[in-house]
Amino acid sequence: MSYHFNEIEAKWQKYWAEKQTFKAANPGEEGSEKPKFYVLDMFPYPSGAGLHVGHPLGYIASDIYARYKRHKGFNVMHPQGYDSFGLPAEQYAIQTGQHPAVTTAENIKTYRRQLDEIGFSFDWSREVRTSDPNYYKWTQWIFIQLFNSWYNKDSDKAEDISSLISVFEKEGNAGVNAASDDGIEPFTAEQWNAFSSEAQQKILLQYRLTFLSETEVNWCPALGTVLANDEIVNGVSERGGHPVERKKMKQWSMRISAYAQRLLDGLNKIDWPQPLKDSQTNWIGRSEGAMVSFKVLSTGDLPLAPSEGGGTEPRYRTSDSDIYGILLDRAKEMRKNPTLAEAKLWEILKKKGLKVKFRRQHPIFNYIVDFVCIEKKLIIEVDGGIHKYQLNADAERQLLLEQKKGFKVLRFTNEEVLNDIDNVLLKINQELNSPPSEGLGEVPTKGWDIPVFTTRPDTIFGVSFMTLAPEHELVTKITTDAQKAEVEAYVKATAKRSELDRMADVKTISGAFTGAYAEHPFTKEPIPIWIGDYVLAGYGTGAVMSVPCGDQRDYDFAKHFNIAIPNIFEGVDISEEAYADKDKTVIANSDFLNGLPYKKAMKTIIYEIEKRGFGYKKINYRMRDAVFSRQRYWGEPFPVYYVNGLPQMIDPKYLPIVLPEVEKYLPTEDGKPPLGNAEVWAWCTETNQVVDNSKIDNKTVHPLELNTMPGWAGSSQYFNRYMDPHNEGEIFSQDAVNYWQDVDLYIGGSEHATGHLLYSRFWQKFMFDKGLVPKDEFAKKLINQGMILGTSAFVYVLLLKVKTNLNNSFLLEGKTSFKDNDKLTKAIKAPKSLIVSEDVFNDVKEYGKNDLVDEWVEQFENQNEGMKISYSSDRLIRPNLDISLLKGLTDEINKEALLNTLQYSDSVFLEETPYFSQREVEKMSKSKYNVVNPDAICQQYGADSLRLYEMFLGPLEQAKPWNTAGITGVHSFLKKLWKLYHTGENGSFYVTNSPLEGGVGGVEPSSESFKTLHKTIKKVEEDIENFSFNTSVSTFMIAVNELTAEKCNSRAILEPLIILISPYAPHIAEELWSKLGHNTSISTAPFPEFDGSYLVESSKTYPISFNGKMRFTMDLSLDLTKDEIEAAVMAHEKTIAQLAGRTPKKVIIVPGKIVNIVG
RNA sequence: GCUCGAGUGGUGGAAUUGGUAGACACGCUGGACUUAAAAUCCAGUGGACAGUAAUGUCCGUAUGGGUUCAAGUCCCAUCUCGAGUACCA
Repeated sequence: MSYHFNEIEAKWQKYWAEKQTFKAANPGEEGSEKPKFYVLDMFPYPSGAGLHVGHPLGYIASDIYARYKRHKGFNVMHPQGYDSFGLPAEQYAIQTGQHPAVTTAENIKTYRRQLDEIGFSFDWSREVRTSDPNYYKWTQWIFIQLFNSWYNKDSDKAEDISSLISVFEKEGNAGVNAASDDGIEPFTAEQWNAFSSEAQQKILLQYRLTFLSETEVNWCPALGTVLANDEIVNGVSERGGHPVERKKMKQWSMRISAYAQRLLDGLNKIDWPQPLKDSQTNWIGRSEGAMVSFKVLSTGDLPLAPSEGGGTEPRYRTSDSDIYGILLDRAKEMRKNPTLAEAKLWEILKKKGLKVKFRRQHPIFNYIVDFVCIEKKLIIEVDGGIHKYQLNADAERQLLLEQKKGFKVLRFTNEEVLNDIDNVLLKINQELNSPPSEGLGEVPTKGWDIPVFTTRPDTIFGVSFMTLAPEHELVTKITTDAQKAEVEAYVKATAKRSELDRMADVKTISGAFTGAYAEHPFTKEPIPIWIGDYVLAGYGTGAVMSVPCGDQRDYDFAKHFNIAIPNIFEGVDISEEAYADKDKTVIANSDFLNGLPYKKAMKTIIYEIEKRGFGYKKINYRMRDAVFSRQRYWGEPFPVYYVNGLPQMIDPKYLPIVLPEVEKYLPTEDGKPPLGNAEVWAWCTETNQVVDNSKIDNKTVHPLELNTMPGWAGSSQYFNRYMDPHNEGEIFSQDAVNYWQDVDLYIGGSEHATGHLLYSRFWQKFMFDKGLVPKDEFAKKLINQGMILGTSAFVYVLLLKVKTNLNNSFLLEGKTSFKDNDKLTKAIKAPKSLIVSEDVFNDVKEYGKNDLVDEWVEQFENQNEGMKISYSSDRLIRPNLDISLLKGLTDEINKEALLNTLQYSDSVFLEETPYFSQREVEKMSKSKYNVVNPDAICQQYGADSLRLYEMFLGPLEQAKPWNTAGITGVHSFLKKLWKLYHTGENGSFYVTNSPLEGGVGGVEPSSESFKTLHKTIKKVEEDIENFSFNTSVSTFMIAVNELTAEKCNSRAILEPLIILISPYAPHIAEELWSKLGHNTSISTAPFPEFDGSYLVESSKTYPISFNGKMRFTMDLSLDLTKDEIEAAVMAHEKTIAQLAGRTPKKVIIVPGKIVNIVG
């Protein structure tokens, strides 16, 4: 009986579906007593093109692992579903008017059929579709949860918004340490309670984890939609090439930035590929540095130098440096011995963290203050204890700190702190909330500060200018009259350039001088303030302190505008370029930093900056909040309606809010999103239903949100929903989530590194904070499968120019037609292109002509009077050729089939000889005509062959080209495997029992066969655990080759063998398993136990090397000692021949490994 | 530019802790079977040189150095390819 794979595979696929073989047990169900294992694939977007052979690669790998874990006794959940909201269906709807739901359902059908044909062990009872209202109900629900939450930086987690409101009611917002919008106005509890509800809502919106904000987007008026950065190519839309402009729009955003640090930290505890972690790290973009404020000097007027009697006070730094060490020591000592009151207040200041950071016993100028908030320039002193330092100078000190340095000093007595702490706190709060006093700064200013963020505060003495982004708000304020024209012209010029232009054109250096100067906080030297578009308004503060010697961009800018480039690095030449190395840096020309290496200089300078009160240590993140609105139809609608322009959440019990029907899927004429076309899209607060727009009265019926959610909304929690997919009362039961916990193995493409995988982690952490999930990372282990590449074919084409020199001719439908007295007399179809060989192609390319072509042209012209054909080297093309137009699996072009295609119907082959296409490895894609469809492979070779071959191609994570020809190898392996079990008469099934199993006349398998089996068990088990599936396929081949040679037909060998192979080739395994007499599925048969005793060897074939080069091998007993081995080797005739009389200097013997003779 | 990954026969790729480089396949060559083809089976197959042959010698894991008795594997430098990212201060 031969191996009829089509029948076998269909039979078992039907069996699995009917018996629900792969249904995973939830808690309480039979099977849930087993340990759980959750294997997940990144679910697919069901595109119209269906699957190609690259898609199932990861699914096959995860399926093998899932099946292996079932053999190992786990309750395995291996679900599958569809990420079925998406742009292609919407585009198709716009073009054809077909509802996206319809096309999506059709595509899913194709996907399902294809997936079933490959024999995956998915638990289809858990299937989810993101576009199914029963599913997106919960996506909407999560959105509401996010809306009702804020991020408390003190507890470092998300909390319900009600906890924030109660803080506001009691003490206003000063003490709140939250992730929020910038620039929130401070208010007290009284103010809060007096605010109108609307005012309160507006304030709360600034704290919520999902919030409305004005976001700058890439607006494409022609498409009526917002485009992602990668949808824009060269400043125009990728699709259609329409112009794109920057536009501000009110959109929903997610406060993912609140989780930046936790998202970073979490990477350490998950087993994900390093490149993926790196790109997330990169994306989050944490940088440590300092905020430093530079004062703007009165514009135009340079301050007089101290020697000229100017306003700057004597350089206090010198004395600082002298007492610096003393101060520090004292401060440390005092921190160890706080007074009772100090300790109490510190506990509160530290823990309550009044949004700002306080330091205790901190040196400020020449003093040590009790508590200081450097950011807010607030000093708190507690009196009554013995001031060990400056005992009688409180008044003088306060004068200096307040009047000269711009600090506010609050004083409390010990009693106040100990007995009336609330009042103390209130005063502190009030002070923190009051607008910063203009103060009596020591330098005449107009009160403007330019804060900058720098990662290299250690290079602050190298600052020779400052650069502001052209959009910086201070630009217009500080520019002097003389520079006004130039600056304005520059600002205008940059505004015209799009973000992309600016990014693309990095080389051009441009900028303008404002005429204003800032004061260097240490040297007090004036430094010129420039503007330049290399500074981005959106990052940091939109301003930089420029250190040309240490930053290449600053260097180039300085060179271009002839600004000084002071060198502050010891022993470094900066005449050619900036020196950005950190590790080898030694600072010079920098006052108290001189001679310090990078790390020490950083510590010292940050300490100094904080002490002197013009800056503080700061950690910055590059990651921005994620925009969550899309101006599309085919996405989740928001559960949001608007009252007086303010968003209101719909009560979760009325979810889902179902996507409305629209006439057309385009934006409305006035630029509203497609949902603006919906006629029934308003919310009635009385009936709690979606009602007709005509009923909108803004009292009980309100307009609903017109945007929809982005693609990542539905995929950010689907892995948890799989745990309890049909639950209608909650997103998933706590029972289910506590049983399944998290994904044990997640397999998918690396293209999701910073999208899906970052947002999912964010939502998971949020759900964790809310106590909904037990793990704050959703996937323990993740593997990126490599792409399977296609092998494209190319054809060489010479385009022809056809002319006629007869004046009564014209071109019609690709033919040259001739007419006489309005009658068509004849029509000659002239080929438009000539398909040539590579040689001819290259000939024409190089010389502009070729003899064979000339010959053909001459012949054609002779046969067709009046026709003129010309060609040239610039009319050569090399288009992709559809690989279905090749003969079988060869590179030979099927000429007839090619000429029958529309594209080449006007072409002619130059020569009669066979043509061969050139092959090249490229991404597999429809547009490159190199797609290989798995259906055809399953038809011709079977799903088991496809599965094995996809694994056999190479390591899972690596990209590799597909070559269908190679599949014959694994296919003949399966045939050999089949034969191994069919050694009876006429190829009938034949297996012998061994005597131990009670079979009378049974045969004990040979020790070789046992050895083969057990080394296979060992290797395959190791391979699966290491996700090295390609090597286990080889191992199977070796095992079957060996067992065939050994003529093994023992059940004791063949039964365990088929379990080993079952995860890889499940259909043939089930068939052989049932033939072996089992009447249940092989899927939960226990994995064979490895027994090392079968592999124990008594001897080893030693490689005998001379000077490291292997010369011959020798079989030696493993019992021999080193000396005995040496004696045996030295006595060998080949050893004597190799040595040729020389005496070896040394003999290296590693028992069981190798012998190496040196000399 | 920066970060990460990878370079092994004609091809896909093997090679535990450094210990017989090229497993297993594809392809190719030769043979068996066949009228023939397909399928199947058998043998050979990194390169160069010597020999009728068995066999032997030399060269070989991107390039150049180094460590070691021994390097595809470890170290240093360079080149090439791929992925991600980018005026991120």
